[in-house]
Amino acid sequence: MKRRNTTAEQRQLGEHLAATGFRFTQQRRQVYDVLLQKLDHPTAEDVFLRAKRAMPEISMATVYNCLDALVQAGVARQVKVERGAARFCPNMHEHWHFHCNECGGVFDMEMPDAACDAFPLPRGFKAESFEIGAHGVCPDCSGKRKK
Amino acid sequence: MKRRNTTAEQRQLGEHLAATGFRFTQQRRQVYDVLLQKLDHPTAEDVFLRAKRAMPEISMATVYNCLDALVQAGVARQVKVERGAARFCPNMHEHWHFHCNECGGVFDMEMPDAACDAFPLPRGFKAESFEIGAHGVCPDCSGKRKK
DNA sequence: TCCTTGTTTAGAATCATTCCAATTATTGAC
DNA sequence: GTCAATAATTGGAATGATTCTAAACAAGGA
Repeated sequence: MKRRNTTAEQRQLGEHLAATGFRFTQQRRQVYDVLLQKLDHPTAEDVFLRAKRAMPEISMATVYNCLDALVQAGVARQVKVERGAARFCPNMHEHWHFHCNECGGVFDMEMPDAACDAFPLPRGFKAESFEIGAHGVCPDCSGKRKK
Repeated sequence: MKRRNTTAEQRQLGEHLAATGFRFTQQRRQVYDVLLQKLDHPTAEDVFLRAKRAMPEISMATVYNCLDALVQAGVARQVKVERGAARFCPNMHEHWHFHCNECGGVFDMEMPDAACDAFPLPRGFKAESFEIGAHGVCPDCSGKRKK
């Protein structure tokens, strides 16, 4: 179940880290694995607990450092839709996040092609990134709520 | 310079607070005044420091309580574009926020009519609110950067 | 292999926010 | 206007998330 051999994803991870001047360490590999294994937008603490299972000596500080490196290397995104802890997401496709108010789940949503064009900027503003989030109720919770 | 008489905005504030079951206190009036006086998206601490000038005994806990009440009463919005402290904004027009990476400034941007329609939701999802933010460089900083 | 430098570690420190219990202010009923 | 009920304010303590620190360790190049 837990693969320690080099997968295609990990080879890519190594390249991305190297390209941004980061070293390819066991801990970063492990943290990235955790993100890939369950795409449920875990918090740093979630990642810590999951990474600990395969690497008991890993520390919280390292998890923060690794997540930061992954984000800077461009293989993960930090998501902040709600108050509280940041969440992390290895999906580097252009997408946005739907946050369910009932179950707290975060869902990846496809980004329409014309999305950014829908937000014209006044002269002089230069956007480097857009962040789009919605709050609402997901299908599961919507069903339950109707009794 | 500091008006303690009842303005049109404050009458509205009273109505909104009453309608949501909140009391119309001196502190809430003061905090709302602070938001209206400088539309620069201050943090709770900024608001605290500014409110202190006219009301030296006000406490941080009260500022948080007041801001929360204003948000719940629908006369202010909480904005979280960046890591760090939340910012507050009395502009209740539909709008989104541009965040300048250079100067840290936050700018209100007009929301295009068709904005939310641009993000279709899969069957079963029900959105209650959208939050849109962009990071980039504002005109002032863009000019400076070009030397 | 050795050296340089980046990384990991545990714990302390910090920042933003929330909670607490006692005091005070507001509001509605009389 | 007075009184009681209840909500709000206050300062400080507590919490939660994240960042910092300094020493030990590991990765990668010479």
